Amino acid sequence: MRPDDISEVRKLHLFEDMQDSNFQTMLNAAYLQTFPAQSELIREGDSADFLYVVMEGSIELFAKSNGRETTMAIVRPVNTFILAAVLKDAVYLMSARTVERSRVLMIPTDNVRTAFESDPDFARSIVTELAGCYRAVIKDHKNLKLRSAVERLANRLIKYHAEQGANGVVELFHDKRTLAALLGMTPENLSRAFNTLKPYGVEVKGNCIKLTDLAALDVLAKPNQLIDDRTV
Amino acid sequence: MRPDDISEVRKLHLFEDMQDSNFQTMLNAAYLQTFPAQSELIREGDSADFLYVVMEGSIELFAKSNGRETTMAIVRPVNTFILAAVLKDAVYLMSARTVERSRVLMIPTDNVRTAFESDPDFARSIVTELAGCYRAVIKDHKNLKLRSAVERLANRLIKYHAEQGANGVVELFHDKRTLAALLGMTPENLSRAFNTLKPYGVEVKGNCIKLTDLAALDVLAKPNQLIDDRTV
DNA sequence: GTGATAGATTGATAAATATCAAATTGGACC
DNA sequence: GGTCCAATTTGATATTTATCAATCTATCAC
Repeated sequence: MRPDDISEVRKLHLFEDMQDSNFQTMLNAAYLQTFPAQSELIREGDSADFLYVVMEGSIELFAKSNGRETTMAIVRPVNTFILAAVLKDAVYLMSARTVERSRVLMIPTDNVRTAFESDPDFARSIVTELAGCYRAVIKDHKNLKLRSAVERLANRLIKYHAEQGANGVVELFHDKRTLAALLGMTPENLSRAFNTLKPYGVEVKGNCIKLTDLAALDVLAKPNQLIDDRTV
Repeated sequence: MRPDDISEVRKLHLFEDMQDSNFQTMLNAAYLQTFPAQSELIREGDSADFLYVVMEGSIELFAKSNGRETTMAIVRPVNTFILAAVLKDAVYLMSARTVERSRVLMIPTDNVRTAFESDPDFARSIVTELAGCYRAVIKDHKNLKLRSAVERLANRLIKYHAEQGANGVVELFHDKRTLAALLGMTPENLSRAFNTLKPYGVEVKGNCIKLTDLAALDVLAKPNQLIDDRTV
């Protein structure tokens, strides 16, 4: 495991206040694995064996029921996923697969729990992290319940735009079928939604989307900090 | 505050392992208030001043955006709500109003945070509680994304039935408009969904719903533990 | 360069859901 | 019992979204 990787993991809010020795112990027990695209890492319903940290690439969290499937989140570096199942010693509620070739750090559940029990600063960071995860899902849920498909796409583009430097261009980091599933619509309707946004200055070229009239897009999207602001 | 109330609060997983002195200190700082029906307790976007515990009655957590409103949860006794905002010292993402006349214990945010910082057992319980809240919202989100309105109603009836003793009758503890909003549909469509469930043994008489063919209802609903089981 | 293939787009249609309006029902109050 | 009013149901219609199918496009392997 490269020093770069270690310092990247250490910088995560979850781990930054952890005692050095505990952090080291935990890292010693961890595995760094590379997975090719479309590899399934975890399956919903299975027991949680590891806490996962995406170091490179991206991971799709998805769920299935009764023949249907939906995307719940895309996790990008450097971030953890399925912390709650680890801490509750419960089953996964979502499956996870690599979107692209990815490097993933896998920390055994027992080590996470041991550190949690013995390191108050880590415990505090866990609480903050969990509260943040909870609030993020609440916001996703509000987004889905309070907005139409087109509105959800518009707000997602504005969000990606801001995250990518706000220079008029958005690069999608996963395919459109996954974006559709994430936004709660079919791929066909995603395509149609993009067309609906054309008069609002949205030009689509493959995975590259140019936003040429941000003011108009904003009026249609009506961003709401209590839904769209990842820092709230 | 009645001894009954105190022991009810103490029995909550969140508080049961807390040091006695910390629990007492926190209760000494708390207010027990009675609110009439349709009182707004908190407003989304405001700073979190209290952690709330429903002692009697019920509370609707709801959200608004761009002229639309939706119900996110109904909280019944004895349960807390908006723990994450308290712990993150953040704004509320949802508003809350009483469904009926309710008694609510309000614990100042500072006291909760102080106890969290000084009582490791409390901190541990907080982590478990937050993880549980997170997982509950994930399940709600899956429910909304993976099921049609009729399916959501069917599963909700089965869930209420099990919770209410599984004796063939379900009593709704809030009006149907709220149930509709909770399940992500209009009141009109809720009414229609009930009619759709009639051939599956669902007889509606006001707030009282008789389930006369559980096997048929189950086949239509296709419950999934990873969505519907509150203990998972 | 060619062929194959998966993803995306487009078109047509069906189904699910919302909106609007009117009618009915049940509960509270006098 | 009568009246009022809010909640619910029912009906009609519109809108949104999904499904199915065909076509197009971009990428990859040879």
